[in-house]
Amino acid sequence: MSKDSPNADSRAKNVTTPALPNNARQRRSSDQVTLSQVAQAAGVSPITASRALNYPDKVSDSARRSVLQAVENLGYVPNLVAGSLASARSRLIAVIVPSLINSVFVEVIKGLQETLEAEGYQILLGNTDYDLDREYQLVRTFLGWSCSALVTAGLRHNSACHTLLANWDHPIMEVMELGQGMDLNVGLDHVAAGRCMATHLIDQGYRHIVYVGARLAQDYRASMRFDGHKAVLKEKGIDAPLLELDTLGSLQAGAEGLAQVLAQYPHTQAIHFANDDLAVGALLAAQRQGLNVPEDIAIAGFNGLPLGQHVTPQLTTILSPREEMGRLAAKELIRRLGGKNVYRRQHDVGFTLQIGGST
Amino acid sequence: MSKDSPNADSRAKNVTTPALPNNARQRRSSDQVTLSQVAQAAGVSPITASRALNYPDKVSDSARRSVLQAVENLGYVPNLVAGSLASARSRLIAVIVPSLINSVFVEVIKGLQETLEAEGYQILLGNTDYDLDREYQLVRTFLGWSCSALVTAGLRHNSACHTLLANWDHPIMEVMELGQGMDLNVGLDHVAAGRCMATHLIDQGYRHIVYVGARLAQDYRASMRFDGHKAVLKEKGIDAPLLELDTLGSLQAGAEGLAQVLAQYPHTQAIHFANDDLAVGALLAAQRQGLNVPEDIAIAGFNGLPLGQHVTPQLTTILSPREEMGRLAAKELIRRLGGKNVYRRQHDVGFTLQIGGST
DNA sequence: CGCTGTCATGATAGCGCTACCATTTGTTTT
DNA sequence: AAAACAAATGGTAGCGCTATCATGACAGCG
Repeated sequence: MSKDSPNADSRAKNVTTPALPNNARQRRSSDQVTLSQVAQAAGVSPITASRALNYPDKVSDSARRSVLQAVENLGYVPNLVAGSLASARSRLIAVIVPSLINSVFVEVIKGLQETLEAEGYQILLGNTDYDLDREYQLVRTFLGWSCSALVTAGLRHNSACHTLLANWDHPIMEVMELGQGMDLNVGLDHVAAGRCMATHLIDQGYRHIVYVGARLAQDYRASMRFDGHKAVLKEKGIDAPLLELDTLGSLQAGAEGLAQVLAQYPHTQAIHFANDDLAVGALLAAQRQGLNVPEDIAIAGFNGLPLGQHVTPQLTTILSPREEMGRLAAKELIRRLGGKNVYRRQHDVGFTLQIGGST
Repeated sequence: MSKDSPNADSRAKNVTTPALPNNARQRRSSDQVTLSQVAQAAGVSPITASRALNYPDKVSDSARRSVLQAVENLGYVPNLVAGSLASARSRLIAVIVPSLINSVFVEVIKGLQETLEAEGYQILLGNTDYDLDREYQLVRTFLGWSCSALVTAGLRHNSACHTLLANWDHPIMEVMELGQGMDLNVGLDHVAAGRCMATHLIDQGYRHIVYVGARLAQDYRASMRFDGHKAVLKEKGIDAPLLELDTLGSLQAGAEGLAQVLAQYPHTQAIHFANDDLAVGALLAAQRQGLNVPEDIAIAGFNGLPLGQHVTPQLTTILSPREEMGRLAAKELIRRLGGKNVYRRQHDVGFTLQIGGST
């Protein structure tokens, strides 16, 4: 709007040394209410106003009241960027996930978010699309925001990312899978989950079992489950064929997976899908084709999505506590950020075999 | 780690005036590589280093090369907080949604995210849990981060929030519903969507139609659809009963909704559900009870989730372009942030009636 | 009555970066 | 050849806040 007449100075005595500080530099105005203005209105110093807002019990009642009143009157909105720069703390938590399509990650985010937001932290969200180089870029950016902590899905990172994180002195939380991480870790044992389901299928009497996954190079946790699955079958002397789909996991992909399995392995008795989306897609497709589940073909999934519990027959699956994982990760981070000791760096959230009518 | 011997100064001549600037103030060290160090290593001034990174074509090739080399060698990570404070720009986009459980919002976020991240923007995510006061708090926080723009779901805000946003001079994007917003708006007409489905149901010959929604005071867009639905039925002289569930929309809630409708309105021929989760839950529950869909009871939903397209019979629903909505919103924001004119502030993404076998 | 300790407050000096202007150098114009 | 201009670079001064230290006021203590 109106920038107060800049001639006020130019009319002043001409100075020979141009470096003198009395030339009126134009600066972005930003006409925003600042803490100093609040302090002035409240009749205290800026630093007291700052304390009144950030450490309310470090100032007297009267000072606190008049500052809060001034904040109200002036409509002051704290500049968190300036505050973060000055204090080198930001109350931002970086959250990096490989996908937002897969509802699994969204549920983890949900758990994180509800717990962190209650403590006044904000989530800075990044999506790698299963690309570790992209992850590195995101980490770099997020470190630049001096995040208070970083949450990332998985234990695998590229070497640049690893170096960057190793030298970072804030909490790092790796979620989803269990293992030796960089710092904190909350997850479950995917190999064991694969073993668990394979064991169940064998117990049910199935011998011709195909594992179907989608993009296993990316979704390496699904391939860890396959490892567990394969190990069990091998112990029993059973062959463990793998069918890898090139599309991302979805109901549609599950239907295609079923078709391919039936074409390539006609004797198949059971299909162990890498996740529930695929499994339900296959189950519904099987029914559309007039196949009986589990008599003609048994189907198992992974995750325990609500969807699988509502189809008939109910889907046999492994329930992973996703929101719980997010909540626990958030709690551990908060504990750490509060300066508390961590008793355990690794937390196994476990999983539950949920036997439905589909196997 | 090692803070260079602080006695260097204390050994110096004792000064009588303690306010002299040569007393060695301890300051947080933060031992991080700064742009000045990069500049020094590259043999240029800090400001040139800054330009080399932010406006590469404003510096000479040689300067740019040596700066980039120094960045690489020193492992420099730009401090975005400092940069944002100095420039009053942040490349952060605040995104506020009412829920993360409802996959609809997640898909919008997905669309926003993929488009914004490609342009170098980061998403700051907030969840209101359908609470407008919470929305106000989040907006306040996000303004404090000097976000480049703000995206929020819906056109309704409390008055404090409205005031805050009205005085904010950055783009504001309201998504999901169409209407007179504060600034930019991308959405669809929910009343029209409700009309559309009601018309379809009547065309199919149904006369006893119940609308079932969950928490309509919160999910007011669902109640706008009911308004459209009711208007159509009223025009035909048909009664339009409403059943409101107290739980959030889910497959489980849909099953309960079906039970309640059958109990309260035994003559019901068709149920118009507020969303697909409810509708599919009801559809699957009906089948478990041996009811035929649509002969015994017709079922319709809203959203066009993949799920509804994979059940048998296929769910009649209204397809809303959710990711598309996010992408379009992001594109419009980017256009605006790039200083381009906006031709239209309102964008109708429309909807599609998808007729399945369930009606 | 001085000494020490706590409490509330303030003065000062940055946090690391970029906007603003000024300067230098090289290139074009008349 | 002087003037006019553009391109590249640098000096300075903040952005708005908070960490650090200093100070004054007042209580408790021997």
